Amino acid sequence: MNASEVAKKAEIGKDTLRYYEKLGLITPPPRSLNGYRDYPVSVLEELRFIKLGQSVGFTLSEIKPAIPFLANPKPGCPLLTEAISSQIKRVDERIIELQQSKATLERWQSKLSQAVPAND
Amino acid sequence: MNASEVAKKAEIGKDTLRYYEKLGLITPPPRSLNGYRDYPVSVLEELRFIKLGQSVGFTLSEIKPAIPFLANPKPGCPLLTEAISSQIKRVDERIIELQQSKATLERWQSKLSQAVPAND
DNA sequence: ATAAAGTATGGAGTATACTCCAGGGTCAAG
DNA sequence: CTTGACCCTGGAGTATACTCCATACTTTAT
Repeated sequence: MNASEVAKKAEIGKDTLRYYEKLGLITPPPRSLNGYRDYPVSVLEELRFIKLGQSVGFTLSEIKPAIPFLANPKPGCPLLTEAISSQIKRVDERIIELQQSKATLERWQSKLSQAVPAND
Repeated sequence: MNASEVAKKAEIGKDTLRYYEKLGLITPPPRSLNGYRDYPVSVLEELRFIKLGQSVGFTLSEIKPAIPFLANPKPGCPLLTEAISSQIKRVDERIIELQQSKATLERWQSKLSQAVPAND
């Protein structure tokens, strides 16, 4: 796959792809004879993982160390397993946080609907 | 209240306080004779609102327009009511997104635990 | 009266995550 | 064999949200 295909499939910009490569977030794809990047399908999984991490609030630097394990998934590899369970834990915490935020918003809402009508 | 008190109570930096004021996120506090800012208690509510918005994923520019209504809450003010319900809606969407992320992570996890043991 | 601590200002600097650009090579179609 | 579309590179630029700095005035304690 070339850059535009990957970019299209992963729904990210081509520049972002290069940016991620520069940061070491995706495994550098082999090059064709002409020097063009020739991405393996697995890059899509890496990109999904990155997007997932971001959606959960991880920064790119936090996501980075988990990527190599993704490329080489051996069961019993405790590091990736651990990375994923800690990510799940984080998602759970975030969900609770958001539920609390929602409750706060709802309190705000009901406070508003009960506010004494201003007589001006 | 002076800057450090507010900063301490709201758990933000003094610079951030000034930054928010510059952005028009908080109502500019009156000044004492010496020129020092003298914050009303209501600034804490504004700051809570800002933090809440941020925790839900709003940018400061998105939070900004809702602030004035907060300072002057009249029931039936449709704009704030609307702002808050749209915020609640957004929180709900975010929660669903995160639940999906969690499901993805769990799929990943089980895929890993089922991976064929590499014989190397 | 003087020093330390607090506040003020405008503006510069930092970190994150892109996003765009100039200049140049490559490739497929007509 | 030229034109247009795509790829390459390094580096600059943008947006967001702070965070720090130098300079200077005010207040408080000794």
